[in-house]
Amino acid sequence: MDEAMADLPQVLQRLWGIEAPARPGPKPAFQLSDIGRAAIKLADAGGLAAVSMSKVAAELGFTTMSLYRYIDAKDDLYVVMLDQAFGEAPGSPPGEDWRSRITAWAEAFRDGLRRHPWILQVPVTEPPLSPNQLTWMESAMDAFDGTPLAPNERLSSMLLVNIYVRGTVQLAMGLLTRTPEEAAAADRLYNDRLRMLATEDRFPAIATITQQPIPEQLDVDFETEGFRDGLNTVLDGIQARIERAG
Amino acid sequence: MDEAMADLPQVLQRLWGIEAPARPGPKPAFQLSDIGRAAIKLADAGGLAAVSMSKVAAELGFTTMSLYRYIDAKDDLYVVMLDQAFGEAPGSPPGEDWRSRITAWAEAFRDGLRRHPWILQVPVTEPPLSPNQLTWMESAMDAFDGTPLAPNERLSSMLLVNIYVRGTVQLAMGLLTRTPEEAAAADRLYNDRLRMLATEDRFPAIATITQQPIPEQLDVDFETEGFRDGLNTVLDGIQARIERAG
DNA sequence: CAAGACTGTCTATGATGTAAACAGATAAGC
DNA sequence: GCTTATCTGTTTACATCATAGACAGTCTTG
Repeated sequence: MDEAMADLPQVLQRLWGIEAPARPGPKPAFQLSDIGRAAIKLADAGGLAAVSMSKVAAELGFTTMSLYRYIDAKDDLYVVMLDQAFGEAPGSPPGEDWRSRITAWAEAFRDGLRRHPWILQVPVTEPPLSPNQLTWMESAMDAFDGTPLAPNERLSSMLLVNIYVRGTVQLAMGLLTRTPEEAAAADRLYNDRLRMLATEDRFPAIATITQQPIPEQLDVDFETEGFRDGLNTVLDGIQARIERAG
Repeated sequence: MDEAMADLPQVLQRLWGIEAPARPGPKPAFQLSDIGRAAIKLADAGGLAAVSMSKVAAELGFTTMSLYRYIDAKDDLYVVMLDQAFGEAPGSPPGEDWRSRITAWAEAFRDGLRRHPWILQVPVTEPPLSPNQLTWMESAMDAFDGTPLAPNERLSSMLLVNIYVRGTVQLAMGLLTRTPEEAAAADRLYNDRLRMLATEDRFPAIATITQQPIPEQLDVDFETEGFRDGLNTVLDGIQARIERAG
């Protein structure tokens, strides 16, 4: 296991607090968390595209290349950002049933995504291994305590919810941070264009939708009902799975 | 509606075959579809990162800047690629019930994503408006014909399935095109690392999983059972929604 | 036949991610 | 305490990228 430990990407080692024993040389001028904070600040303000090595370094008051003493490549920067942005997962209340527990988890996850919309722009290249991400994973698994689901069934159920939240938020935000007015305008424009292009002869089903007078048909209104509605649909499916297992 | 037509991004106008009446000047040396084909070839081979304006142009035997006579910006290239990669949606067999129809749709969608894994790397900035993408949308809506679902309920049900397929494939592929052996090795490595980091004291639920002897617990094995299993879970939820509506 | 519009090309610019070589700082070993 | 190895942040450099602007050739319309 020492070998596997050594093979761990440098960032993960640092995130897990694995320190090499004291060595000669100057002391580091800052820390991984400083890099994360600066990068998150940029991303919150201008999306993931606003995050570049040079801008993060400038934010810290150092040279671009100084970052490479802490991080091997830009992908590692994303790892740090993700871990820090999520923070530690909220523990699930032990008294409740699995449904309200996993609902609470999903909503906390959703809120995290809404606070940091750029998370959905981060290219996913590897499965989660950073400390805080694992706490989220653990917390979701805990939610299924007391159900007859086997461990891997719990895992795949969690993935289902995870996927649902990500997908929903992604669709509902139009992916880009926008003011409510901009979002509404974009919605109207999209509806107009759909109505123009999806003609009734070739796209009857789509045409039916665009002809509905309801303003936000196309938005999964995740703030309030829409999110819970869809989530409940997913949970209904999981419930069926639970009943089959019990 | 003419105004909305004129405001349409140039690419969409071309994709929909809206031609300006014949004008002076030399005839174009190639077509949008040529650009799409070249770009898709590059992306299939080396992922979305392998697609650059210059490489696409080189593939066609022209200069980088020539592409900008057909495309306003790189995002438009993605639009062309997506539309062309998906192709026209397969029509759903009219005899079947909604469940098998939407299942067929989901599997066709999944197969498309597997053929062109880079699709999941394309940043989603706008809702679908290109011709072929609308046929996929239409085809999914058709699958709910005969159910008591209202149009917007059909739409949100489709989004649920859409989200599920995207999410599943993304997780199962590790997002990067790999050979089966590489994927298995990556899986084992991940499991080892998880076991090392997610210690039983801090992460009991995760630890339980890693201790299971099953080789591919963490893979949603979407080739065969896993995909249909998860999909059925989602469809069970939609079924509950249908029964509530009927 | 003339004029104007459109073609692909050339050149140029500012970002970007990262490799390599460097001078100063510091702790371990004599 | 001094040397030496090693770490620090910096500087310089380079390849690649998306895209703007000016240009000369080509073709259709008047």
